[in-house]
Amino acid sequence: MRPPRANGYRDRWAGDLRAADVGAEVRVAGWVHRRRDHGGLIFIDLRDRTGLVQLVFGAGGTASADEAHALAETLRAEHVLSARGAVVAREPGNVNPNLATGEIELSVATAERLAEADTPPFPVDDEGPVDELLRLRHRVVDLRRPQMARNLQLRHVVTRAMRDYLNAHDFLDVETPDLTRSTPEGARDFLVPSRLAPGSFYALPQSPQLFKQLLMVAGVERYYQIARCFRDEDLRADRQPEFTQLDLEMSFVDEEDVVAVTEGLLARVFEDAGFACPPAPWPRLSHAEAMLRYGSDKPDLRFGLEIADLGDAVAATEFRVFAGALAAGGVVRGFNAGAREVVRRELDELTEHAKRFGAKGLVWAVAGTEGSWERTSAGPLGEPERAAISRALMAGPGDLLLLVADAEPVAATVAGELRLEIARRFELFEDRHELLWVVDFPMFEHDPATGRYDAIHHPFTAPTGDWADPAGMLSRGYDIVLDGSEIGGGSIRIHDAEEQQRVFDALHISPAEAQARFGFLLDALRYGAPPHGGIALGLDRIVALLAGEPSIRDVIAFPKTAGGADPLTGAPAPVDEPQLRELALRSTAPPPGG
RNA sequence: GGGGGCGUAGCUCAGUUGGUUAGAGCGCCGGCCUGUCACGCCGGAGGUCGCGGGUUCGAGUCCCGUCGCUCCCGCCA
Repeated sequence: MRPPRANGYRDRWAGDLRAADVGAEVRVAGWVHRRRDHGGLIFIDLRDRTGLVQLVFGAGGTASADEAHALAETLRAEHVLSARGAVVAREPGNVNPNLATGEIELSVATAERLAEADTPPFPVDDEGPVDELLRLRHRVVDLRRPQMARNLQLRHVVTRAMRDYLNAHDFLDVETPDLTRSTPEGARDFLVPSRLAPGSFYALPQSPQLFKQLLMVAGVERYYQIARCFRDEDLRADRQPEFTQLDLEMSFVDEEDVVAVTEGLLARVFEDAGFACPPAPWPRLSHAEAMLRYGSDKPDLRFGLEIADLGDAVAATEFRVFAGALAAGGVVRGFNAGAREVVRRELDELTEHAKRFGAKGLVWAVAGTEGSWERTSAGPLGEPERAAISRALMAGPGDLLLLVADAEPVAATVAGELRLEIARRFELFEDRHELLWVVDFPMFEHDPATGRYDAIHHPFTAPTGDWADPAGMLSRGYDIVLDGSEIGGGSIRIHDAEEQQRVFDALHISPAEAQARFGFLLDALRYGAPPHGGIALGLDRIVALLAGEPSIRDVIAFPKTAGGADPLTGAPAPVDEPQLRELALRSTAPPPGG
């Protein structure tokens, strides 16, 4: 329990008062949560950060109590109040079992109103939905709601656990600049015009990637930072233009060291936050296996429905949907969705869902006995293939089978998205958290359009494999996935200037360009760079998942809307002409409304 | 950039085939009430149906446009 926090207006937290405090004279301070006026007797639920306590204002006692009662008659929701009185035990019949402080109440002797308040624009409770724009516009009221207060406190517990763990493991907290040069993470940069160098711009960091590598060369050995990162891309429920990462980097380490620290760190986070954490080591899935079995590089393991490749089962088919895909170098994938009662409309909806992710269609079947099919959208498919598919998917009578034929990446993704959709529709998620690593990412992605290779991770990730076959090389990167969300990723970095140049070459980054953009890193690598690697964990996502919130906006005190705006401050907003002139800028945006 | 959903009282919502004065619950205001805890009872106020245009005798309802919020795709680890 928290120690008392005495100050000018209170000496105890409201939510901490208990039967053991009966007889004590205490002062509490907070907001009027609810008022129940019985005439000569007025109850006020007083709320502070810790919870509620019932204040009782009775008339007909002492003069000061009468004065307090008169004040209570004028109190309204969200007025700010300091009250002094005796903690008294409630009569057994008056105990409120729904309140942590329900066995006691405060018999108010004196009270002082510290502030009045307008009627709140929405109720300060967790009942019912409230329009999010309204909540953001009145965020101070919104953050008083128990759920939001809990979320902020949970976020604090998480960051505290992270710091505690890393501090105890010899990490140094080092700050890196926010006004910097573009970091090569692939996203669009936020730019800040320079007044002192007209026409030049700082970029806000997409991550502290380059700086933490410099810190390794600088001999910091173990670094961490709870770092704000900026990416100018469209928003999502789990994406904000500015977000927070726990960023860490270690020297003289390989993958196992980073994995071990991360597992210890997250286990500590789960423990401190009061959640059951699956025991480490957590499963490791190769990227290829994740894409095959789950159709995703961030698989959700809280349910089954594993995907299987059905190429062998249908290799000899003349059914043109499958034969065509195979002939074109594609694949046939599918999974057993289990015995589901589905009507035609639902199958149509699933087909639409598949098309959203690039499928041309969806083949479905309801299995019968002994490899036969009761119903299917694949009429022409022969009995031997049906039986082979049923066998491969271990289909029993009544099982719904969903099959996709397409180019490999499309088929994998579509099958993965269908797998998730089935889990959502039939609520198959088990009530536990699942953590896993995805490893062995391809180092390069071949773009058929340009004939070029692109980096899957940033270009400082160390590769493994044979340079004679770049497409077959793997990266020494690793992603960590919690309940189907990517909550972090990292890698062992290149610490050799020559190898770094080979990667730049493969990516068609010329030595001149490399020198211009990352010359300071290349230079650093020549001054004795230790082997190093690290990871960055998405704090907002971790807290949102633990809090059970569907959007990271609910675990950020002052987030942006999906349009990138802050309804509280009105940002972003136009600036004065003189301000632009000072920065040597001129807007080419059409005037508002034009 | 594209697709879907939403926008009616302070809040959450209902509003039939286009038809009289747009409703409910909560909240708010006033009154009564000494054991409530989502207190209760009585009374009352409160509306640019997001905005603009169109169709119509008549639009919350139909059409077009626009703005905002939201989810998703693209994009982004």
